[in-house]
Amino acid sequence: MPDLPNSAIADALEELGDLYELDGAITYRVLAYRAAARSVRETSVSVAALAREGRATELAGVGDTLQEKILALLDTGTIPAAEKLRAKIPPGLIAITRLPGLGPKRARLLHAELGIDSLEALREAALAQRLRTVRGLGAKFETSVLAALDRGVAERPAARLLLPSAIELGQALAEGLLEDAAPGTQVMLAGSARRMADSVKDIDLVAVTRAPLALARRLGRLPQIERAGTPSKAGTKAITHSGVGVDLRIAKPSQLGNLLQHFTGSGRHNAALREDTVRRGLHVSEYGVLDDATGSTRSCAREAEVYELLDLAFIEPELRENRGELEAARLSGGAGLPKLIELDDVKGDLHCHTVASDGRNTIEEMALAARERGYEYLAITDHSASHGFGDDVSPDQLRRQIERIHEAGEATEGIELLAGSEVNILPDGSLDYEDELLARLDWVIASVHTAFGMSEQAMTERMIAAIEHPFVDAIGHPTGRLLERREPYALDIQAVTCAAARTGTMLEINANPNRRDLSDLHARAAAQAGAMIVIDSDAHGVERLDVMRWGLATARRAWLTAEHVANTRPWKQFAKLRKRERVAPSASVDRFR
DNA sequence: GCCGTTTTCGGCCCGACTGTTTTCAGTCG
Repeated sequence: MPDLPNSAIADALEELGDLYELDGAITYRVLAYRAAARSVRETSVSVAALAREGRATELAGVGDTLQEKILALLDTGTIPAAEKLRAKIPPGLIAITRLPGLGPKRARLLHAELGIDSLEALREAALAQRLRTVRGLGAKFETSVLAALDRGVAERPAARLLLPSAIELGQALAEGLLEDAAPGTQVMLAGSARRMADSVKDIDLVAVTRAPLALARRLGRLPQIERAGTPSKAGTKAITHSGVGVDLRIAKPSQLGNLLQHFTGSGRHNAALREDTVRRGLHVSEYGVLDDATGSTRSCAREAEVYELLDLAFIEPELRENRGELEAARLSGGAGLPKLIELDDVKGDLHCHTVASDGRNTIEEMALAARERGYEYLAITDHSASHGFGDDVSPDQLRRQIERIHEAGEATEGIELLAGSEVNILPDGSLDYEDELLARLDWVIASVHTAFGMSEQAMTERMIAAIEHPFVDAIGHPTGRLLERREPYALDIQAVTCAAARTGTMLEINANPNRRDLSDLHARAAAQAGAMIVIDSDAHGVERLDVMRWGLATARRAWLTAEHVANTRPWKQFAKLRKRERVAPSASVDRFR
């Protein structure tokens, strides 16, 4: 029987943390379980395998106790401590703590005083106005509980906004705030949108202005806003018509750097930053840095000053996730921090579609658009022979397409056009063109577009078979996820990454903002394992070449430098990196078997 | 429960907001 995946171990630790919290354990024990759960979830190697070797303690936040509990989970399918707590705490209480304003203490209180053990019981008690009989709770609490239950917030997670929509909304709000604002007013996007996360829960704005109250009032009057809280000089909160929370915070100019740093987060980055600096007698808040030695607080107008003051190298927002950036920034001169890749580093795009399959533009139009964006090369990679929806390209059509691409390439100055294909990886791991035809192509990117429901083992074997194919240069959108819509297919990403590194097959960061696949964590692990990364737009029209920026965002969140990414190389260097160039053609078929 | 320029014990980030209270607990980010 296969070992539990990291996600299942993390779920078990999180549940145990929730149970301990409802049982009244001290906060730090609960936090320890949650920190360990995150560590397990974000690890790219198998935690089950680590635990069996007694090495789970190598993970941040996992000590001897949790090492033992993970082993028990693997051996018996459960953790004894969790069994004991489950017998004591009704499962409905965990669901109750998902409601806003209802944490573990109030859930415990409601259970002890009113016997409430489920969302249904909570609703009945609220309707009967029994909640207000509990000391510390009142009529407003009853109303807000019923409203939350009616919105169904306990059953389904709140909708998240994908990054492009979040940035667009944030910019629109900022522009709206700046109209008629006092001279010198600035509004900046902070929060997870500034960190370029895949998706965001709400929009965080930081502003400086001579007229703070007027600015806070103005937010409530913007056309996007449905309702806003009480405005104050410190800012206000609001909800858009589409239900997105907006948080506006206004700083004094002398404290802008502190507030921007605080409000950019992540919460975990900030918590770890403060824990670290408090040992040196410094206390960081959104207002400044309090020094125990002098008893005075120093504020920072610029964000970079905050890190300087703490003897840390500047940490780019994309890295502020408490994934090792503080340790790296502590080294002298920030020697441990990468020089992150930038959009200008990208010299070519290796994945796009034309009217030959499901694209909207011709080869020539795509080529000119790529040249306008400063690229030196572009691979035309239409779908392959077995692709559905009437977008398939038969072998004969591909032969003609190769000629057309080469003709267009010769006719177009200033850009190298590669005759490529996005070839389907069939369920058995084979490709849907013959080797003879694949050999004629300049570039082959292989992707899974069918049979997503396979077991992890079968899908991994399927993927590795494609990676070992001598004519496959890269794997497209390797996990198949669609953000907020479709989970990745089951895949042993560590095995895939190792195979890619071993064979010189590139792994794609698909820049489509609905995909961003590889994810930041997977891309970081892949690069660490020595696999080469390629960032592609997967554009289906000329304007979609611009989605490259979202792929860059993922690459930066993955700590990647230009060196890690193949298509930052000029054409002559990139050409030599293709697997077909690295391997003698005559020997290639058996090269990786 | 974790962890070490406080190293096997005794700490463990910081402040705002809300609703309920007359000084604060609980929740949230």
